[in-house]
Amino acid sequence: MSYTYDYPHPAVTADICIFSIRDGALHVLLIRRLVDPFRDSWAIPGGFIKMDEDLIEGARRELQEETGVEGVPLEQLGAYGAPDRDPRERVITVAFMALVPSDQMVLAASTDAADARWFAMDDLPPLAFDHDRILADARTALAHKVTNRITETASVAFQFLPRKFTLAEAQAVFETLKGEPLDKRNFRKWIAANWDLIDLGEKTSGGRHRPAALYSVDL
Amino acid sequence: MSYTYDYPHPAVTADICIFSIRDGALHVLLIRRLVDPFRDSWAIPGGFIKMDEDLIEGARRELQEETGVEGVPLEQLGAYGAPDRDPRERVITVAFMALVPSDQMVLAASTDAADARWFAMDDLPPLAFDHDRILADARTALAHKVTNRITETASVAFQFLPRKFTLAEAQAVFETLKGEPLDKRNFRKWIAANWDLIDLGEKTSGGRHRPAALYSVDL
DNA sequence: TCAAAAGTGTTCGTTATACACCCATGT
DNA sequence: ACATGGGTGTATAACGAACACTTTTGA
Repeated sequence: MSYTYDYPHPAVTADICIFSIRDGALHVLLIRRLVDPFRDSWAIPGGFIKMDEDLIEGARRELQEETGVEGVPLEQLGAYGAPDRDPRERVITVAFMALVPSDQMVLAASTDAADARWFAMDDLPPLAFDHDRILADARTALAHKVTNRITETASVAFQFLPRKFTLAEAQAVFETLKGEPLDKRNFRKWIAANWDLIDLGEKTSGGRHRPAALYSVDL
Repeated sequence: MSYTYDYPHPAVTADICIFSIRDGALHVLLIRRLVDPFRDSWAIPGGFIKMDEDLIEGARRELQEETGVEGVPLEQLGAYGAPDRDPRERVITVAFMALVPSDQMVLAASTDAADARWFAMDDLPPLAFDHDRILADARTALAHKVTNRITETASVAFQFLPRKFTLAEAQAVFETLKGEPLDKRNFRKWIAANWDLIDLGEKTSGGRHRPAALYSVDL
């Protein structure tokens, strides 16, 4: 089966930057490409939009197919369409991003991708296409979303914490997402002002040092 | 000539929301469509991306071809790709916007568009496709750009003023762009804090009332 | 007793917002 | 004189950023 048009059409893909925190470091979900171009190199998941699906639906589908990840709220970053960004043919991509708790994600490689793996953002492999640009833009957007306003993305941060957590643990999560250290006192004021923290009246134990108060959050 | 692919490809267009102030009211540049679908109805200018041009280049070119407008700094708004947004075939569009001084624009209808005209934002005709959605999003983005930060867009506001202007005139421009009234004293503090206003030591004359001081701005 | 992390307030600068009266001119 | 738009200052609240010492525990 083939499809013919009176004038040339680009291919359109959706690419999705999925961020998570693993072992205290910001990670991104990448797939290893099975096909040329950039065969065997790593890329952010994505693929061609189908004719009967909206952009975000295509992004969701590709994400699921290539990585097994489902049910995450994607946000559009923008379109990338440099003429030579794909050596095969003209490909315009619409980038999306999301922040997810990685341990709730079931990664499953599929026919489209040899492998799906988390990579630390400060230890990335070379990426296919212009995915380094896209990923850098997504990283910037993530930092803004988490800190500048009380967005849904910021609430996801608590998913990286156990149900009972210390304020130091919470601070570490937000520092990781923002990508820079935060002042302890300012952070505590900020988190208390923006969420309903519940002081459980319990303390950590077994630590080598002073026990910390445990909190839970009411989103 | 025809172009054949192994799987279906969408068409990709760029659509551009060009805003200006005319007679004290926010206007947008629309074209009347010469061809189906939505023949004879009004639309924001735009058209198909060529295979060898980047998205923003295509947007610039289409804008020039359809309206004669050149040399404006476009910003990408995002991609719109609902499957049924174009009845002909699947068309994904990347939206751009800009704010320009309309009296420096030479409008020229072309082969692609029967007519290019400015419309007041509060008196819009029915628009083709999902252009009402795109335009509404662009309107919101414009208000944010002008007021929230000292952006390039905000500097364009002064292009709507004569070289020598009164602060009341400047306030009217910013109110139009933001879409809501501003407090006179707060506005004067704000504009003085954010730009180099030069008090020319001159006054308006011929008005029916108290003369106003004339300023110019050093961008 | 020491090392290590927990915990805790204040100050300052910026920004946004609200608000009311007198002034200068033309008619 | 009056109508009309020009011109001016202060107070408050919210936010972000900077900054240092005491407390508690385990080893």
